[in-house]
Amino acid sequence: MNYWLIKSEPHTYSFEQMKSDKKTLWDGVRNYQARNFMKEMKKGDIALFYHSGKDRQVVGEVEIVKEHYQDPTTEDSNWVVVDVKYKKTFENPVNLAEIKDRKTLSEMHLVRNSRLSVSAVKKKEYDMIVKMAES
DNA sequence: GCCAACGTTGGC
DNA sequence: GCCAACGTTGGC
Repeated sequence: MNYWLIKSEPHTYSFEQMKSDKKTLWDGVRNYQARNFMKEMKKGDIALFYHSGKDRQVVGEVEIVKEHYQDPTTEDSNWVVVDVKYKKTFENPVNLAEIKDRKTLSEMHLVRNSRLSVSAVKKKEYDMIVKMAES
């Protein structure tokens, strides 16, 4: 099983919205690196849900429930979506400053390339973030 | 609100 | 194929 991080501007699509929708298709990704990560996602994988903009924190988790398929919002076959399902809201969201403070997390795409909207997360990074969210 | 980082476009 | 110009994202 692999771990991922997906990013959303809360004014565009918030985690609260994700929770009330229960399930959604992750559309609108128009970046090849992000797209390639989406193509690697497998059913049952977990993704951290990050709020960019004013929030700047990891607020919870979603699960990949359907692997990539053509993005229905465009005719261009370059772009794909996956289906994600609401999984869990963190008791203590993990903010970007805390992430940057941790040496273990300093190699994360989130830290290295803040503009990448979908990225891979290593198991040790995922475990640490979950631990921070629970403490 | 500013600006750095990154991606894309288009002229040569 | 290079690179300048421009647009967008997102942290601060």
